[in-house]
Amino acid sequence: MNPETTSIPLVPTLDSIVARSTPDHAFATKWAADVLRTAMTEGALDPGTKLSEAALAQQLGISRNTLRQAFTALESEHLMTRVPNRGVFVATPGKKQIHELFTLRLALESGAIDLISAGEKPILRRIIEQSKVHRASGSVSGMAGANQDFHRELVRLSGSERLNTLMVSALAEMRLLFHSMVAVPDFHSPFVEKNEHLMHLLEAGDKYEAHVYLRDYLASSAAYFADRV
Amino acid sequence: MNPETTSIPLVPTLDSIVARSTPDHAFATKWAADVLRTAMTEGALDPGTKLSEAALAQQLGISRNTLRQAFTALESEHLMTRVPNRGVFVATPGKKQIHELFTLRLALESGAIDLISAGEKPILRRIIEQSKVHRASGSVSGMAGANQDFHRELVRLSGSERLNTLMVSALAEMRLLFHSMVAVPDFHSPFVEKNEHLMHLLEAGDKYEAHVYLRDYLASSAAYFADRV
Amino acid sequence: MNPETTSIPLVPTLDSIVARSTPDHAFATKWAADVLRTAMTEGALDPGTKLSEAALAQQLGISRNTLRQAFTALESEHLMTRVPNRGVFVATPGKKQIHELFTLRLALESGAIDLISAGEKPILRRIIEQSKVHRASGSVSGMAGANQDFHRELVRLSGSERLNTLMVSALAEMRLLFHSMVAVPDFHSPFVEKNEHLMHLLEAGDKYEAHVYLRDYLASSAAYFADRV
Amino acid sequence: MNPETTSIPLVPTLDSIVARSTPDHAFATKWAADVLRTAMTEGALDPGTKLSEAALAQQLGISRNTLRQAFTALESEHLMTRVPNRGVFVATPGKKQIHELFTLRLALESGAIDLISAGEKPILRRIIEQSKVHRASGSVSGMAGANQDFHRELVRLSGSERLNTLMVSALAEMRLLFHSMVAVPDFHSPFVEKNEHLMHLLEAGDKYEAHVYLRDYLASSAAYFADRV
DNA sequence: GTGGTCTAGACCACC
DNA sequence: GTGGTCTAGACCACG
Repeated sequence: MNPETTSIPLVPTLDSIVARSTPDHAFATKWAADVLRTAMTEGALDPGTKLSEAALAQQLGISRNTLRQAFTALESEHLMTRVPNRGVFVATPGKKQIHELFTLRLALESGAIDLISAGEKPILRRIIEQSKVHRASGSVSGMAGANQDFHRELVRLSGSERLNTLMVSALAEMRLLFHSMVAVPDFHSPFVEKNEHLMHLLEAGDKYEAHVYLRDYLASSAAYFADRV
Repeated sequence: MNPETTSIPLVPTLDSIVARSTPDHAFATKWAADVLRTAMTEGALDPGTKLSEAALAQQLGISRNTLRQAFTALESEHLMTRVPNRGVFVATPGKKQIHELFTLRLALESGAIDLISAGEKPILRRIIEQSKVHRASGSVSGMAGANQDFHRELVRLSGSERLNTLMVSALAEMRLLFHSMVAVPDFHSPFVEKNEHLMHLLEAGDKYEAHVYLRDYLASSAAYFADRV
Repeated sequence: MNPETTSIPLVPTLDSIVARSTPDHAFATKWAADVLRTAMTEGALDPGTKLSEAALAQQLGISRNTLRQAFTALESEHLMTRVPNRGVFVATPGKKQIHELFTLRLALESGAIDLISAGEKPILRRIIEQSKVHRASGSVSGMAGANQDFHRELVRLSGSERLNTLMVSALAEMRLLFHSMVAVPDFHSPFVEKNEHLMHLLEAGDKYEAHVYLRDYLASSAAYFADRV
Repeated sequence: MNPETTSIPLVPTLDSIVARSTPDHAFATKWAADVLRTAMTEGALDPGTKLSEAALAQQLGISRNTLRQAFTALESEHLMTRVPNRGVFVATPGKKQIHELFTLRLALESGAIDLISAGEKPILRRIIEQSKVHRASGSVSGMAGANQDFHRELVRLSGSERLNTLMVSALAEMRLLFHSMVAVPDFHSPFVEKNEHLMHLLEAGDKYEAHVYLRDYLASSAAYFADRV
């Protein structure tokens, strides 16, 4: 069965995600956070879902304390929302969170642009090519993935560990955003060209134009999401 | 007696910092992190100092586990360095960390500049005035504090919670940096003019110039620190 | 426009008091008690007002159980009156409550005088000065606040935690008293001199005279309130 | 068997105290507080003892929540000490607590003296007579009880409910103090004369002398306890 | 009843 | 021996 025959792939269950990972209790905290992060960004956990500590700890086969440490990590990534004495919930991105997220992305990506020297960027070129292949084959998830790859690599090219760390977290949040709304098949298509244009500006060393272009690009993207929340 | 020996007070001991806070075991983790953060930024703990878990836990009157959570928080703020199976050390900012820190600051402050509208900024003006008072009275710590205030408020003016949170953490790291090197009395003096110039660019709405000016400003500052490490 | 309409600001609403505090439900009981205490002492809740548990719990965004705990605290401070099976009411100080309150104040302040050593009391001097400024500017609330400050600090100077705790609570009740009757602009004026005289007796170490003076002072004050209830 | 044959009477057990009260669960909180207060002041619970919530709730046949409310009341009476996240302990009076307690007693009893009119005080006379009987029969606990009665009635004579309420609580704390140290058989003997002298001063309306005498009286008593802690 | 915090203690791995 | 991780269990606080 071709997974692409449906543009909205069937979401996996939390149990299946647990099953396909190795419950090696040596690093249970990191493992639990990974499982939950995957579950969230793959749509196995709907935004707003309440996560019961006791039940989930038992389901994952870890102690409540360990699970709470995982929650702490996920909360700092804005993937979960903690309401004191009420519980932990899968984040439901609102207009404010979207605005904050894109503000951070703009700062990070602009900061990266500042640091990137002119010249050919093979890795970006490869990702653009990849995008075009996915677009041709109609793979929405492929395009989405390539788009994320592009922006991740853009920041990684800056050589700054901190910017990169923050960007990786921001992109995980983006994935949550994708799953929190109805998928629109051609949403990612225009990004192929936008990314390509941005790449050209970068290679040409035209930082000012790249910055301005990125700002408008992200602003329109943010507006798109904000309108659908 | 050298006036600088009084304007730079003798560093407090860790015990004195513990004593002047209330060791109310209701929020021991946060309390311990605060105590250690204060100790570090006040110079009670020299960079590179190894912190023994067992000894420190007993000194603070908390359990090892709680202390470790405080370490985790401080490590994420780059105030401490964890070496697996070796221990936790007060961070010794090296050239790389300084570079990373200023890279992040540039991204955050530039991102903030993008969001700040033109027009008078009373809070920045007040801080600038404050700086001048401190400079006139020869208060090095006063100038340093006002400089931090200026950049903190600059980012706060953006209205972005995330940029602000990251900036607050970055400035705590800056304080560690100050204490990790010999104080140079007139180090902060030129910042008064630089900040004032930056403020004028902001108020005029000249974002591009502000960005360029900030970049050079931070670059020279980073170089200053990197040369003294 | 009557200057007193401005120097006595319009009483805030309960909602506005709720809004300006951070409803961080981590310590909802304490928070609710604080909000209600503030509302009462600022006049947002008139004496005698019945407080509906259900409605108030919803308005504050907390559960009824939590609200009841706050009521318990406020009742022990004599700021609220509980009538079994009838409900909770904002205390309506009567002659007896006024008499009891001033009896307690006399005991506490006399007890404090016993413990205070002779010698200059800078903090009291500062408060007296403050009173005079407020009197000159015609600020009734300023004078009232300074008067409270004077007596609070008088007890604090004793160094006894228990006397201090009881005094703080008694002064909160005093504020309720102020708001339960029509404001008389020049009510607080004579207190400036009385407090100053008391301070001089204290500084001179004349405890007996101070005690006698305080007794008459509080008796006349109590009579004033009792006559207007 | 004459209970007075031993100057240190056998302490009752908590269970026996529970048994002799009526477990009327209409006011379980108050009942539980009474049981615990009695247990503490009769020596059934040694100072420093940790009170386990779960175990004690079951032993008393009440819910943990109810028990916690009782703890709250007892803590406010300084009979128990709460260490956040550690538990509740029977208070272990230290020098500071003793000093605070006697400071409060002085304030309350002096405040009462201020309010008491001259003239014969039959109730005090009766208590003094009672003391003498106990002293003659060598009943230490009888003397102790009569001493407490004398001071309680002294404050009650003031007619102030608040002073009385605070005094009752202070005397309960005094009983805890008696049980926290080795009994000294003739400790209470001199109080018979002291109380009698104080009574005479009161009846003569000599408030100033009564106040001075009381102050020295309580100071020596406080010193006695403080030295034995 | 559930979440929030801390403590104690176990086990393993590295030095 | 010291750090790294997890578990168990207690108390704290809101619902």
